Amino acid sequence: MSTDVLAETLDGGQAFRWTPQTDRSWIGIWGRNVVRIRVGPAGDIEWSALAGDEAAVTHYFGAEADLPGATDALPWRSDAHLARCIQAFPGLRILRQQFGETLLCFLCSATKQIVQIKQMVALLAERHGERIAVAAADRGRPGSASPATAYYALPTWEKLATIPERELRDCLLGFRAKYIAETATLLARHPGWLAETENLPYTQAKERLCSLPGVGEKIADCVLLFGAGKLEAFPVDVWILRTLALRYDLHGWKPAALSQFGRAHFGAYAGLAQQFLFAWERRLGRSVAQGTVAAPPSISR
DNA sequence: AGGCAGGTGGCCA
DNA sequence: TGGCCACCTGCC
Repeated sequence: MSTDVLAETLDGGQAFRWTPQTDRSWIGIWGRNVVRIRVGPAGDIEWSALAGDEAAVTHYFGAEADLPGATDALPWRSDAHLARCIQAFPGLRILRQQFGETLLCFLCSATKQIVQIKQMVALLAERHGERIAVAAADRGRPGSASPATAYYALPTWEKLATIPERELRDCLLGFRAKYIAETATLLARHPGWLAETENLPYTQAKERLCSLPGVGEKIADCVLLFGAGKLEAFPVDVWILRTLALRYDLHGWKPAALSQFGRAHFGAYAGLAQQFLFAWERRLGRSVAQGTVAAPPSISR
């Protein structure tokens, strides 16, 4: 995997708790795991756990999912644009994050950019999450002048249910604070609800998620794709709306129709296809911003 | 410096 | 159903 693709995997909108380090490595937190990862000299992935173990790491990186097999099963042979996206990001992965944490992160995501979502989530963890014990040997290098960094887990839903909405707003959540507070209250009243939902088939799980305040189709699909390994979930956001309009000539299609198109056209691993398309469009967006390429035509709604 | 941002829910024809 | 708008507020 290239450093590019690693960055896109960790920081491309699936997860919001990875921070780039000065040495081109990344440090990420999920559950009570703290892990450093980078691309080695031979292009292999190197990781070390400051907290947590190998089982947690391999699970998180989707080792059980056979992503290469799923990628090959995508209809790239008959879809030139998809083929181009896959070729541009070889080895791009769908992470297998924790269900409850993914729900929390995507409840923060409504009409916010990745940087800001990361800020909200970081504040939630620092102010309301538990501090994670980190092995002493990994805490800063010997002779380093910088103090040891503290790492915090995200607050559990149980904990979130005890936090006043006002304090959630202080974590830059804005109107999302109400959704999170209400969802927390609801989950507190129904122990086991999350675990049951996670284990349901895609359609039923999505229906249940959509019953939570602040969770619509898009967020439900993100939670199922990134937090439950349901690769058929096909989140339709403004980027995908734009991509499908531009690259598949689907101007004026509404999200619900695009969602159907996605599943019909891309098949059982539509969510993986979505991630490739998304990565392509993001890279293009950055190039436009840098003036490397011309801006694409605007789309009609 | 001010518009905009990876949505959702509610209200209206 | 389909369209429109309020909801918060920190960043680029």
